[in-house]
Amino acid sequence: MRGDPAFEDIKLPLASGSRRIHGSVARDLGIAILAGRYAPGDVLPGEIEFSEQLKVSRTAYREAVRILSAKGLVESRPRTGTRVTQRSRWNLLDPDILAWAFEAEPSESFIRDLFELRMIVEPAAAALAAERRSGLDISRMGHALEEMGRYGLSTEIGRAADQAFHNTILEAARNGPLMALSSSIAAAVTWTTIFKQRRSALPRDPMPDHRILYEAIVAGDVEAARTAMTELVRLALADTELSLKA
Amino acid sequence: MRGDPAFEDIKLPLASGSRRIHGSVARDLGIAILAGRYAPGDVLPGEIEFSEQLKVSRTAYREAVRILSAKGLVESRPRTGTRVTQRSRWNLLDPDILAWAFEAEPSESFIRDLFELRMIVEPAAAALAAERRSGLDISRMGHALEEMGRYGLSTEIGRAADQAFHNTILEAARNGPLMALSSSIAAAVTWTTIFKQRRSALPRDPMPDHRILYEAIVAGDVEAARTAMTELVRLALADTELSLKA
DNA sequence: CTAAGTTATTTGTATGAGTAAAGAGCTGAG
DNA sequence: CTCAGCTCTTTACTCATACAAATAACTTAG
Repeated sequence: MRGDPAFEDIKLPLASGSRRIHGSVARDLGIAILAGRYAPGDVLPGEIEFSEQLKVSRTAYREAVRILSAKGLVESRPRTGTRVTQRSRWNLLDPDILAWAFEAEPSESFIRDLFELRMIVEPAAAALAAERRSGLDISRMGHALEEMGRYGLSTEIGRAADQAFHNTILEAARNGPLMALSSSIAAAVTWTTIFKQRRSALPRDPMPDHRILYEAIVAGDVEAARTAMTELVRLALADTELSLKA
Repeated sequence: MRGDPAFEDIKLPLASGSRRIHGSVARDLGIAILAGRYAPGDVLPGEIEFSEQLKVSRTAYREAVRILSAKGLVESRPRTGTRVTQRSRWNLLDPDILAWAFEAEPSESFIRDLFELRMIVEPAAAALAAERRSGLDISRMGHALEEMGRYGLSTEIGRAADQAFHNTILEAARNGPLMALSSSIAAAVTWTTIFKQRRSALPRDPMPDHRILYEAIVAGDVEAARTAMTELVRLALADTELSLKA
């Protein structure tokens, strides 16, 4: 894939994120857990031993474990040590966890589950947005759409515009928790998009569907917005499935 | 605080969980942030000064900050210090954050947003459950329903059965991320239930609606399950609004 | 006035010593 | 033999201290 002009400029969204040690260790361990290298119930090596293995201080290692623990991946107690918790207790919608999951080659069923959730949430969000959008929302969406059309999804700018478009819809829905949820998923979707692009050229022009959605929200047509977004997610799923089989 | 009679019999769902210092500090600061005592953009005092104020070591304080940072509440950088992030970056669906939010007297609009989200997600989850439930799911739900009827929602056992009932529905939907989402919300709902009970006796018998939902899922009737759950959430919202005004 | 370099402040990392919790195993009474 | 209660030992937890790295603000050369 080297030199393929379509990917050269991809900046991994929140990839290695913090260059701080505790952040990197948390990320590495998080990926390892999500990849199944440490299974639920497994006990990690003791603090001293493990931090020496990782060539970091106990301080940094412990802070990393606190991060993982805050996301529900592990649980530490004196005497028992630090063990990986049951999958049902993981905060699967945490943005970091989603990012780590996609770094760890997510299972097909996990991707399917995410799309199922998108299919539930995003059309409803679009419907709310159609009801509540302000003039500012509309102008932002319009601008994003224009940039998206001009640069296409194969460029960094185009993808940023796409995200801005969807983000504005969420903001227009005026619901904090809903926004937190969808933007977590959106981050994951970005990853699937990158996946798609890795395997095959983008198989479809996404602009017409985006425009239909935009018009519906501008018109304040709740049901049209809902169906338009449904269609958008459906197509995204179809594309993703295609590229997963490729 | 041991022995405060107001709290003695309430088992805080996953409340102060760890009595470890870093956990308590994270919880206290988290509540303070969600209550608005530290606003987005505010810079916390320096590590040394603040940890002295709180009478804990810098180590413990830093681990607390890592927890908050993992949940998106704060962000630390050398030289600039640790500052509260914009609300849009908070992981509002994190179970701890929801619990803290309800400890901090949540705004009415926040509760409304949560119910709006429930209204979107839970009927869909019930529909999926009707499609995918196994015999084991059905027998679990039946058992929970029976206990719920026997003990009522005013007892600890009854509330546990209620949670088990809803939890089984989620499991039956066979979707990890959806389950993570809904069980986060469920925790919050528990808090609102406690709120309700504090202010007024439960104003309605919840059993008939639960039974309708149960029957729909047993029958595998997707649409009936969806509408039954919609009704259940709608009633819960009505009850909550009533008690908020009381 | 601009740009490059310097400084000072704050978080980040490291290390070692000591504390507290919690399961394992032992002990003794029944 | 069984089991309650105690001791023991392992492990994470807390603390104090020192030093490193990063970066915003300042300073100075051009």
